[in-house]
Amino acid sequence: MTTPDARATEEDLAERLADRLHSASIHLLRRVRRQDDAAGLSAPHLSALSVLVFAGPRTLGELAAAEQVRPPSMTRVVQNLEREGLVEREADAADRRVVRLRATERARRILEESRGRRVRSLAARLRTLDDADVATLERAADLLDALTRGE
Amino acid sequence: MTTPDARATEEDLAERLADRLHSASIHLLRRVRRQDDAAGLSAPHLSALSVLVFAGPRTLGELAAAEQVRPPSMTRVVQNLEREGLVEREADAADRRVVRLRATERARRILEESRGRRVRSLAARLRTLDDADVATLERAADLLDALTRGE
DNA sequence: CTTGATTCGTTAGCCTTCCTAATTACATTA
DNA sequence: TAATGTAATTAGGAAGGCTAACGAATCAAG
Repeated sequence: MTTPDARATEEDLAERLADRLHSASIHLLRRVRRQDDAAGLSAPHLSALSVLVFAGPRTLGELAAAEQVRPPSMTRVVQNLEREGLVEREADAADRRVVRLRATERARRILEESRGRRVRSLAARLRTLDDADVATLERAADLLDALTRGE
Repeated sequence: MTTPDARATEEDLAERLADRLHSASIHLLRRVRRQDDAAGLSAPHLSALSVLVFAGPRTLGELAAAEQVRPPSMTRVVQNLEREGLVEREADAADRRVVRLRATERARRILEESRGRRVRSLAARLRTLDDADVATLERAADLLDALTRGE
C-alpha cells in the first residue's frame, strides 16, 4: 500500500472486505444449493427450521426477524414446513393474534439428515484444510453471525 | 482418528462448520440485499461483472462456471448487462460458436460506485472490528473463495 | 467430403423466494 | 366504545435459478 492514494485505499479496505465476503457468500450458497436435497428441504426452509430446533419455539414474526425476511415470506415457509409435519402451530394464550411455532420431534431427525446431505461437499473440502485454517473459519463464522445479527 | 468415535466426531466438526458457514452466508446475503441498489445492479449482476472487470474477458460458459450458474442463467444476466452498456460481445476468431465478453470502461466506474452502496452497511460494521478480527475475515474470504472454486 | 456426435449459446417455460400493498383479526388506548 | 396499532395472511409481481429442446458451429471417422 505505498500508493499516493494511501488514504483512499485505507478507507476502502472495509468496503473491499465487505465485497469479498459478499462474493464468497454468493458462491458458497450457489455451490451448496447444487448439492440437491433428497429430503426436500431447501436452504431457506432448513435455515428457518434450524432456528426453531436450536433456539426453541418462536412466533412467526420473531422467526422472520431472525431469518431477516418479511413476515409474508416466512408465512409461506412455515406453511410448507407444517405440511411436512416439521412444525406445529400453537395458540398463544395471552394474545390470540400471534402464531407460536415449534419444531416437531421428526424435524430434529430430518434436520440432521438433510443438513448432512446438503453441506456434504463443502464439509469434504473443509476436511482438506489444516487446523489453523479450520480455526480461522470457525472464528469467521462467529464474527459473521454477530455482524449480520440485529439492527 | 484411530477409533470410529474419533473419526465420527471429526467428520461432524467439518459438517458443523459447513453448516455454520452456510447459515452465515444466507444471513449475510439477506442483509446485503436489503440495502437496495440505487445503481440498479443486483448481486448476481454485480458479481458477474466483477469477474469480467477483475479477471478479464471470458466466454459466456467460462463466466457461468466462475459464477457457479448454468449457461442459460448467465445468458440472461449478460443480456441485462449488455443492455446497460456494461458488457460487450466479441466474436471469437477461432470458434464462431463462442461469445467472448468484455467489461466496458463504464462498467469499471459503475462497479466501484454500486459496490460501495451495496455493501455499505456491512462495511460499516466491519469498521467496528479490531485488526485481528479483520485479518481473520480477510483470510476466511480467501479460504472460502478457494473452497468454493473449481471441481 | 460427408455423416454423426459433440459443444456453445439461446429460447421457452417452470419453480422458488423474496417483496409490497391490502386485508383480517385481535389488542390497546383515548 | 371508538380509534389506532399490531400479528399474520392473502394477493400479486419481480428476480434468479433450473431443465429441456433447439440451432449453429465444430470435430472425428470413415
